[in-house]
Amino acid sequence: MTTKRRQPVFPKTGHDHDHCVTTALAAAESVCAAAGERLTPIRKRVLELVWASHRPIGAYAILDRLKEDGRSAAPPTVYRALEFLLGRGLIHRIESLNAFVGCPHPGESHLVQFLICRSCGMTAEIDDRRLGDAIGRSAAEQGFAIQSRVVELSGICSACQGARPRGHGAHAAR
Amino acid sequence: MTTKRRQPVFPKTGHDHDHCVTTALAAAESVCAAAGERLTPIRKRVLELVWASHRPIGAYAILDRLKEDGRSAAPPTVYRALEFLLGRGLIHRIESLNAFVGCPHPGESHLVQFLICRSCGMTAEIDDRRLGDAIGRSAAEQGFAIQSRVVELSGICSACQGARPRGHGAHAAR
DNA sequence: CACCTGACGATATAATATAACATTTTCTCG
DNA sequence: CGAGAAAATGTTATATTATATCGTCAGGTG
Repeated sequence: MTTKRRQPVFPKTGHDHDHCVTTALAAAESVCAAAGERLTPIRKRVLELVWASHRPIGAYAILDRLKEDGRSAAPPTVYRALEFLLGRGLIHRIESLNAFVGCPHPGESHLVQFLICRSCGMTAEIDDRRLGDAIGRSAAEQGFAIQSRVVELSGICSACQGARPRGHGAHAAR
Repeated sequence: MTTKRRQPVFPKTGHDHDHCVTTALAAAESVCAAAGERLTPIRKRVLELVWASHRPIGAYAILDRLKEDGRSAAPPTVYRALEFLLGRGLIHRIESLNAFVGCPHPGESHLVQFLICRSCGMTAEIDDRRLGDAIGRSAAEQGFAIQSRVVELSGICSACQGARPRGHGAHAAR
């Protein structure tokens, strides 16, 4: 279900990122409480690690951080937590990167689109109703019943276009 | 660059698939000839295997078929051929499946969208200009310069909705 | 407390993809 | 044609991503 249009969402370079994290964790607590699910310490920590930046992070990068915590951890530890968080709509998987990013507005529509900057690695989640509608119409013309969408646009964000255009490589933590 | 709208494209169940393959191989010869590139036996065979059906096929499934040919083959054999074919626009990679599918109209726009049926595994490539335009507008509003797109819609195709709605599992060859 | 369920630990392995270097084939040009 | 360069392929090893399986533990419920 497509909801209202959303505002531009590439986070500004100097923004208060602690606030993003705090907000995300609080929202997660509330989503889980409402659903009668447990946001266990591992799940919470994985969510926090995903939110460490606005760049998608790979499962094994998360695993490494967990190990640095001194915690016992193996791949299933991470994948189970990620699966839980995905299921609650607290994070998204970026298919074209095999990586994960925090969802800035859990509980709302997840028929969204991602903009992924190849220069700074930052990801923006947008929910453009016109785009959603166009997708819906296009599928409907084929009699196709959409169950899930992957819409990932890679390129260069506004800020990086402003900076001098020397490539300095993609930045996604993996 | 988005081109004109295209027609419905889920292949019909009884269609002459040999014709698809023949056409695809001929188109490939012509694309390569025009570009001064070599469609070597391995590349041609991999393309043929990708075109074995309209279902995405994984690299290791291709590898297994190559081995059945009696040919010496290792992962790089397949990945190199796939990379070549991707580069010439002869196949597409389906990110959400880690698999590959033949491109039915090489040489044209590759800013396309895929419909992937979870029931029969078939994939349709569509190029809907309104959708393309909506994507372009949405990105432009953010000042984002798109370099590549991934638009993959998973669901149930028209034919499978018509059939009795028992799930019989996804079908992509992997 | 006894039981049940969900979460986690631990080990192993599957599935996907690439690095590095040797060898062979093909192309180009004298 | 034949030498040298370039492209393609062979081969081995390894990196990266993801899941299966089974045993154990923690927390709720009757």
